[in-house]
Amino acid sequence: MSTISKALGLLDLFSEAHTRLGLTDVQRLTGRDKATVHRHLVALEEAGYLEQDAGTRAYRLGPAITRLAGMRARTVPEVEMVRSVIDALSRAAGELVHISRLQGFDLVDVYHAEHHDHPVRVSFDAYGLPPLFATSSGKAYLAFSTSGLLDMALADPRTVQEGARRPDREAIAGELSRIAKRGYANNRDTLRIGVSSLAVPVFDASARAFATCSIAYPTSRGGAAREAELAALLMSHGRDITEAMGGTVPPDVQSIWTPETTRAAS
Amino acid sequence: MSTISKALGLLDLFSEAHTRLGLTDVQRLTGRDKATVHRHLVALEEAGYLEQDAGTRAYRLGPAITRLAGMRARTVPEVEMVRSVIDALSRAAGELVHISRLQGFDLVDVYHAEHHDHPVRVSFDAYGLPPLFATSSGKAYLAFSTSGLLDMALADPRTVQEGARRPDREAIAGELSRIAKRGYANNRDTLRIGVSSLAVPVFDASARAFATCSIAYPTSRGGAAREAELAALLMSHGRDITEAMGGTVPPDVQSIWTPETTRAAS
DNA sequence: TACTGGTGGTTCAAATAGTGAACCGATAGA
DNA sequence: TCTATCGGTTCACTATTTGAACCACCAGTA
Repeated sequence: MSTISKALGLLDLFSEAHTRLGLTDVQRLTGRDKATVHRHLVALEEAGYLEQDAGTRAYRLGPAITRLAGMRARTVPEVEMVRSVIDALSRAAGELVHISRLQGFDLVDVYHAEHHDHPVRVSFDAYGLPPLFATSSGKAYLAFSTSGLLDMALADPRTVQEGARRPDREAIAGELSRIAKRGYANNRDTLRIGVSSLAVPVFDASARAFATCSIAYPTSRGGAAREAELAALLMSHGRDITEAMGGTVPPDVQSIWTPETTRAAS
Repeated sequence: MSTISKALGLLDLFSEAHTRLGLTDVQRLTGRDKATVHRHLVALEEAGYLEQDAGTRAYRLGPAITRLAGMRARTVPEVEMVRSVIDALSRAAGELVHISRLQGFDLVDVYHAEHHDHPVRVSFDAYGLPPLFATSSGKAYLAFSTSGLLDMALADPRTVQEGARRPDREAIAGELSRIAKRGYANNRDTLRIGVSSLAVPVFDASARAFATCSIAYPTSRGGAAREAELAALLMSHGRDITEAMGGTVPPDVQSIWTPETTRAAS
């Protein structure tokens, strides 16, 4: 393992739980020698990636990180920011993955990626946009937003005129609350026969949902086990996606998405 | 020089001018061996600090930076974020430096630092808050905001009642536009006899002024040369301060603040 | 088609830079 | 005062990093 990787690994030790770490803390967490750790910490501090509290001598994340993040935000188009993580998810799932963003009352595609694992693939094309509560993405979005949004979507003129039968507000609200508890939304043949999908919300810097990430797959490939597998994949990538777009996952959602068996490398 | 520093130094090569760098670009910019550079780039990429475009094979800043920046924002209180850079400025200037933030129509102190270089120091205490256009901080703020704010400050009831004579709007507006061109605001004995000050605005993520940074010093120590020196110091730290608070300096201001003699290490 | 100059990336002996056991000094309780 | 921490430093040893040379690939071009 290169010294660079070792040093950069130290930055990952900092979390909401460990906002400040002393030399010995880091030494214990990594199991490396104190002298080594110290030299790494000093190098990181000199470059501004850490800063040391003058009083307690504990280290915390430094200003250079903020500086670079601004540079990246200015420099790398949003679409490219999510690309790598979406590509990884698509590769892991072997299915079509896409990121959509709310514009007005429609979720529009920002980026999508597909991986050629299976002969039969779901083809994604921008057919007339369905109402929010009819897609897994839309439901994921609504379930993690204020309930006022659902009413606004229901009141949307296109929704009202389109279908002959009125959507049942109570039924939808019930489903949304189940989705919020479970951590992801699903759809099974409701929009297109033979197509199922799963979705999770993406949060912005204020921890509010502003986009969604979804996996679409042929229903023929989707037993209950497969759905569980894909949902787990989606949720485990949820945080990465949100953070790649500069957002932050609200703690309650985070705890749903993160399996209990999560622990810092001892 | 540690390998860690060398590797981290590569990240600083990325800028608005160089958003993507290929292996040979980096090799040329650093003058180091290609093999070395390559290993560093790979290490940074593995840790997510860089990512490689699949097509062009060029490197750009990676998602880990955004992730860490979010962590820092959540983890380190705002006051601590600016501390290090303000302390550095105060040390370099040898004078009292403070950061203020607009609350209503008042600029209130967020953090200040003083360095004990001179026997006579300006003592800062929260005397009754003066109107915006009477302080260097306030003028710096107004000069880089929309002109509507000046009118609102002039209309503020406390301003109107307080002084016997009305402030001259035209004169103030003229001074503000000079400040905007010059890059910093100053004050000389106008608020307190014997106290001069200089100030620059601090910008938020949307490149709008939301705070100010000022240096206060005894007029007795402030010849024209001294003022020029302190102003240069203030402007050269302006970007750091803004970026430490997660903001971004608008390009026009940046070009005023940055001396012509700025160039990437050849 | 073969040549040229430009990429990004790899190899391996040589040497430099990283490592860690032991040590230091300061601080805080017992 | 003694002990247990803490952060930080030293220096012999060795493992990691280094760089000249080398490959493979691509685009233009003669």
